[in-house]
Amino acid sequence: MGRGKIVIRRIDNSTSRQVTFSKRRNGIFKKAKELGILCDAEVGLVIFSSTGRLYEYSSSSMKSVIDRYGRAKEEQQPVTNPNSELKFWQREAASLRQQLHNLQENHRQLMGQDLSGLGVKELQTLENQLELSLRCIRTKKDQLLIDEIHELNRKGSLVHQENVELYKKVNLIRQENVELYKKLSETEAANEVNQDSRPPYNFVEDANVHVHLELNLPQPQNSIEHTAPPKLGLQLNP
Amino acid sequence: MGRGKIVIRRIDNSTSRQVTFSKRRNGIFKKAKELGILCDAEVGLVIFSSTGRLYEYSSSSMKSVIDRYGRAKEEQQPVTNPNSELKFWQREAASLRQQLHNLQENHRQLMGQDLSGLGVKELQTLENQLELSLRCIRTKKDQLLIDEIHELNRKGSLVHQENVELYKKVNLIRQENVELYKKLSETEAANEVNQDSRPPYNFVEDANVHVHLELNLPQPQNSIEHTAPPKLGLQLNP
DNA sequence: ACCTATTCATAATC
DNA sequence: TGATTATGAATAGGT
Repeated sequence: MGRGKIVIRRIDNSTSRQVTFSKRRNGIFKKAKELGILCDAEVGLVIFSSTGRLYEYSSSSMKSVIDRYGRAKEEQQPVTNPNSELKFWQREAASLRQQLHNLQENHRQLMGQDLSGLGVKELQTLENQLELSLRCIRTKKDQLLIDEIHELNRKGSLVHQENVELYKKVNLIRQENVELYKKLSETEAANEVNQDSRPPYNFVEDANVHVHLELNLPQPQNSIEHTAPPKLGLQLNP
Repeated sequence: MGRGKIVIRRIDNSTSRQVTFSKRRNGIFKKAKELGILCDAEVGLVIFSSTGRLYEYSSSSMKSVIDRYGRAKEEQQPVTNPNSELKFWQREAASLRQQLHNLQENHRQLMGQDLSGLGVKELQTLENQLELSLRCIRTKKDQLLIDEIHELNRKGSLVHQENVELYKKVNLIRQENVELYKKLSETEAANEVNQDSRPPYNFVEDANVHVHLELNLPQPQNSIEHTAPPKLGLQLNP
C-alpha cells in the first residue's frame, strides 16, 4: 500500500522512520476510532514514539480502559476474605452492565433504529406499542393544553369580575357626579347668578367609552345595564 | 476498502457487527505490530468488544506500557490495590445503576407511561420521535412483506417455468401418440383387419385437463398453444 | 505538506 | 467460522 512493497523491519533512516511513524500513527488512530464506533467497542491505544513521546487514543477515557483492563486481567487470588465483597460488586456491575445493554437495545428499537434481525411479527408488536404510546402522549399533551386554556379562562374571568366591580364604581361615581352637578345648578339658579354652565365633560367621555365597549358585548348577561366589561378568553364550557 | 463504501456509524445488525469486529480487530493488531517494528515504538492496544471480551496487544508487555503511561501522565495507577479496587467497583455499580435508571425513565416515557412532569414542548418532541420511529418500523415491515411476496413470486415463476416444460413434454408425447395411432390405423387398414378401433382415451383426457387449466389463464402469453400452465402469485411488477 | 502508483484491508458474498 | 474477490483506503516514495 504504497509505491512499493516494504518488509516489516525497523526503518534505519531516522527521518523516514519519523515520517512513517506520523503517517501510520494517524492511520492506526483512525482505525481505532472506527472500530470503536462501528463495533460498539471500548478501545484504548497507547503509543510511545522512539523518541519517547506519548500518543494516546481512547474511545472513552484512558483511565476507564486501563481500570477495566486491570479488572479483566484479575482472575487469580482464589480465597481471601475481602475478595468476596469485591466479587459481589463485580458481579453486581456485570449484571447492571448487562441490563443496561439490553435496555439500550430495546431503546434503540423503540427509536426505530437497529431493526435488522426483527421479523414481521416483532415489528408489528413494536408498531402497536408505539401507537399506544403516541395515543397516551397526545392525550397528555391535549390535556395540558386544555388545562392551560381553562386556566387562562379562569384568570380572564377574574379580570372580568374586577372590571365589573370597577364599572360599578364608575357608575356610582358618575351618579354622584350627576347629583353634584344638579345641586350645583340649583344652587347657582337659587343665587340667580347668570353664568354659562360648563358642560359635564367627564360624563360625555364616559358615555363614549361605554358605547365603544358595548360593541364587544352584544349580550349583556348581568344586571349592570350600561357599563359591563367585555367577556375575555376562549369559552370552552359556556 | 471493501466491496462497497460504508459510513462510520454503529453497525445495527449484530452479526455483521461481530464479523466486522473480528476482521478490523485483526487489522488494527497487525497495524499496531507493524508500527512498533517499523518505527521502533512501544505500543499498547486494549480492546473490549461490545460483549465485554478483552483483546490486547502490546509490543513489549501491557504492564510495562501501562506503567510507562502512568509515569508519563505523572499519576500513580496501583491497579492491584484491593481497597481502591473495591471503591472503584462500588462507584462503577452506582454509575451503572444511575445510567440504568435514566434509561428506564426515558424508556417508560417512550412507552407512553410516566408522562407527568413533562411540558407541552417535551411531549411534542416525544411525539415527533415516536412518529419517526413508527415510520422507520413500518417501512422496515413493509419491506419485509414485499420481499416475501417477491420471493414467493420468484418461486411461483420457477414452478410455472417447470410447468411450461412439462406441458411441452405432454404435447410432444401426445403428438407422438397421435402419430402412432395413425400408423396403427393405417397398418390395420393395410392388413384389412376389420376390428373396431379403440378410441384414443389418453388424448381425450388430456384435452379435458387442458380446457380446465385454460380457465385460470385467460391470456396465454407464450407460444405454447393449447397446454400452458396457470400463472402463479400476486404479480407486483407486471 | 501534497501527490499518486501501488499495495493492502476489508465489505460483501458464499 | 473460513475463503474469495472487487473495491476503496492507506501509504511508500517522490516533490
